[in-house]
Amino acid sequence: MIKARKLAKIMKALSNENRLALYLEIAKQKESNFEAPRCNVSHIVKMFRLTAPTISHHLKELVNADLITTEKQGRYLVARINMETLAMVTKTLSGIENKWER
Amino acid sequence: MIKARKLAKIMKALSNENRLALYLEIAKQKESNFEAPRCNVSHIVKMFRLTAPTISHHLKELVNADLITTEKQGRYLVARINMETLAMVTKTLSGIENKWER
DNA sequence: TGTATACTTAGACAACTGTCGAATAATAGC
DNA sequence: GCTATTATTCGACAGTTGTCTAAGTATACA
Repeated sequence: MIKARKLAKIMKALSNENRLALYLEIAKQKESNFEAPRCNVSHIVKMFRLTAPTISHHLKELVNADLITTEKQGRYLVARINMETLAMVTKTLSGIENKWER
Repeated sequence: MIKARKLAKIMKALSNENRLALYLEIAKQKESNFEAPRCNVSHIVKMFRLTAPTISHHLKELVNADLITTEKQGRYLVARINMETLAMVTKTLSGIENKWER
């Protein structure tokens, strides 16, 4: 079972609208490109009305909450969803839900 | 499908450790008392090392994000989990997850 | 080796948040 | 109606956050 502190940290990382959109965008990239599920920062900068430093900051927070992993590939930074963390969160929330469904 | 703005608001409401614990506690009360799933503030005040105004403030934020509903019963305030919101969140997150499982 | 591209770090700052104490309101029971 | 209990509102304040600009680092390649 995931600890409340850890879960709060994850929630906080997703609590900012832009940062959440960033996360969802990374998830979407993963979806649209099965062979190489990736998303580089410069691509994202163009999509969002935010400067590169801000994106960089947000990505760091997502990494810090274990929501994504990043990897430097040449000049580019590639971001991926961390499925483990996502699974932990859904499992915890579904847990609450299921107690009352049946 | 839930909007990013709405989801971010929900996440923000759960991003504070104490407020998340509050939410989980309300969910637990629901669990431990099937007949009358409720949780009053004074009970919570005793559990958490927070003052009544702070609890009151946190509850309002949870209500504001549609995560719980509250109802005045005599002198007491009774809080309940809003299952609809919880379901929307889990559904959204599971959606991301499932795209990659299969 | 120089330059363009991609990202990060540092510093600043307004806005927001979590928390409190004090005061207020609402309710129940004597 | 008084008093005790329960919860809310208000105002304050330190700490945190989101964002920026300016400057720096790293990589690829001509």
